[in-house]
Amino acid sequence: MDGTVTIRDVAALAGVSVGTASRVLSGNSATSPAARERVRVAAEKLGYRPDARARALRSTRSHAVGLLVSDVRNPFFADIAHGAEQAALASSYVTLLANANEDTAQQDTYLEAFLTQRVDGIIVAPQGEGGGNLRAVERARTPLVFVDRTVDGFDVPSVTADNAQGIELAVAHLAALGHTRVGYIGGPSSVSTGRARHEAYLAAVARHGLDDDAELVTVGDFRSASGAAATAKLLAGRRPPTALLAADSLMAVGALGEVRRQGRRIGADVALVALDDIELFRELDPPLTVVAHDARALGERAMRLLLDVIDGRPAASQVLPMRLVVRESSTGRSGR
Amino acid sequence: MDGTVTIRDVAALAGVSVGTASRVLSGNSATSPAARERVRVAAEKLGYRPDARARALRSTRSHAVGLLVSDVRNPFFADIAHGAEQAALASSYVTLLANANEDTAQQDTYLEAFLTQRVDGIIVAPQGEGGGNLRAVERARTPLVFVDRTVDGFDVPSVTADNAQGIELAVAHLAALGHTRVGYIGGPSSVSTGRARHEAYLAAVARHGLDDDAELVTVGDFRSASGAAATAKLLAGRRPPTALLAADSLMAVGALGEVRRQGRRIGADVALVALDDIELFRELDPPLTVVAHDARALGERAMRLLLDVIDGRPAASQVLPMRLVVRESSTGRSGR
DNA sequence: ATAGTCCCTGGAAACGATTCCATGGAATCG
DNA sequence: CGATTCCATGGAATCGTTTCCAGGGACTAT
Repeated sequence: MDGTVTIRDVAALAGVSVGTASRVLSGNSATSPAARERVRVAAEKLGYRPDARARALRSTRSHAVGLLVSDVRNPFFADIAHGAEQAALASSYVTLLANANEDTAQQDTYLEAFLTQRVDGIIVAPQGEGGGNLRAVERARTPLVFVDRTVDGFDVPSVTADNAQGIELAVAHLAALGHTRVGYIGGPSSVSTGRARHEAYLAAVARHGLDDDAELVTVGDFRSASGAAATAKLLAGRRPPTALLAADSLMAVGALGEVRRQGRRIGADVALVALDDIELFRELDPPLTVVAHDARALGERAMRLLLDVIDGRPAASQVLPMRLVVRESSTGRSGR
Repeated sequence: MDGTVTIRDVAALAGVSVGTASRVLSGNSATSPAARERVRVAAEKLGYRPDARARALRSTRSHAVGLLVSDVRNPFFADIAHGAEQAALASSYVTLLANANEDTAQQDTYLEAFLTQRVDGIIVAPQGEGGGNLRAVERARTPLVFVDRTVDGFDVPSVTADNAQGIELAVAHLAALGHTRVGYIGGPSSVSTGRARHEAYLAAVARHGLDDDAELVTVGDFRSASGAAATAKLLAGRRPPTALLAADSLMAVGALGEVRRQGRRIGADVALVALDDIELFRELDPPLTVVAHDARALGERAMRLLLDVIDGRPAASQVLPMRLVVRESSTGRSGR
């Protein structure tokens, strides 16, 4: 009743030794039905809850994994977290979720925390060049999996989206609609998806014979304010784009606002396509055309991959396809 | 270099006893400058990282707190988590974030995990009637704080928003604009904010002499689909409302979509006010009028309150004011 | 010179579980 | 009936750290 009931108390009440109590409670070793029953009753009666730290200390398995996302407030990562969490739960692992807040220092802080907590494995959507504690994780031989993003120079299994294919879908779609000047709102080059999408944009523009004007390329930081700034810059050019492609949902949100503030209309005056789908995009006026990830699947797969690594099973990186969801922000039928 | 370097290894390399090494590394006890230096160098060289579990086991302080939110995918809770996390970090506590997913069973699962992990304290945005593991937390005397929501029958400090005031602001605003039929899209009665807002709505309607037609009240579950369904029901009534008040942002999103699907226009044809502000609402066309929380402050305060409880300082519940942010979804100037 | 302080240190106990090892008794077999 | 096997059990070691306790050496004060 006191909150600090140990296995010793349970054993005493049940009239058995600590060893026997432990065997009953962990459930794997041979015990007599009588002892089993008495221990169970005693544990129930005392409200016994094993101390996970003591257990982990002895048995070198904590049944806890760390998940470090770049920004919890980004619905995309929230969905990844959700998917991962559910998958972990299904294998009775606990997920410790942490938020790097798109900040390398905070990423290091939480990786450090995961290491000292001796989690059984770590999933991270990394940023930066892979210095700092990412190396420490590697040295500590803690099972590691990347999700959504990768870092060069790490031999770590990952689950990512097919960024090249996604961008190609978006550009092809816009090209088919007759656009030749597609403004690109890119992510930071310190993040792998930022780089991959930028390259893919250049390749797709070349492939479809669109204008490859350097003025059409801007760089943001995966947050909405930077999307607004980039959009303002693009629209202020001498020959402004007729379509915008945002490399991430939050920057798309910023673009949305900026276009509206300039008195132009999405869909009718300027087309907009975003990478990442979030629920809200469907409900906008006009609804947003997107190239969608299945964020939840990304999280699920990453977690299953991590559990494979932890249990010593073979683990291969996966690349998930993206798919184009055409709505009215690109076709101009604004429904009004 | 092996990942499993213990304090014993550090002590050996430094040529001191384990006790001395521990004293140096925890930094509080008296040690000689020479020993201090040698131990530090040795620890650095070996990449020593103390085992948090062993440390916590001995010193009955884990420096970890649990934060259980109802739904990470809801930006409101993501912001709470962010605020709480930053506050914890400032006091060098690690936050273990978990997601109840608006599900009582999962809430119990994670409370159980927190208890077995022996966290120093728990913040929860609770749901349900307070059975299950909420009682277990109480029995274990683990410091507990409620955020955003409360549960009757628990003597637990909390940080909540002033729901009554918020709803009153919204209703007064709509009444001043001449609306007499305000449709209410409420939350579940199993959640304290759902109940509080419903009551406040009824009181405000009475106070301002608006129609108190029972047909104007619907109940959702704080997710967007339920907001859409509620809106459909409201708009199909014999005398449909001219304004909608959604008790939460996700349900407002659903309402938004449903209104658009019915070919009506937010702002011009039907006013919409939402509780909770999310970044995106500002960028919509038209921008949404909201009654805003400061979610981040809610999280920060809750965490500081929890740390107070943990350290035995007096802790009093706090109620934070909400504020009305008028945008175009209620005034009808849709900017087009 | 001797007693009393004060610092620093090493060694060992403790935290709460799991797991190894030895043992006693029952059951089986020749 | 004696020897062997087997099962359940108790007791002790162990995980990696902190913390208590006692003691040794240096220093001051008388």
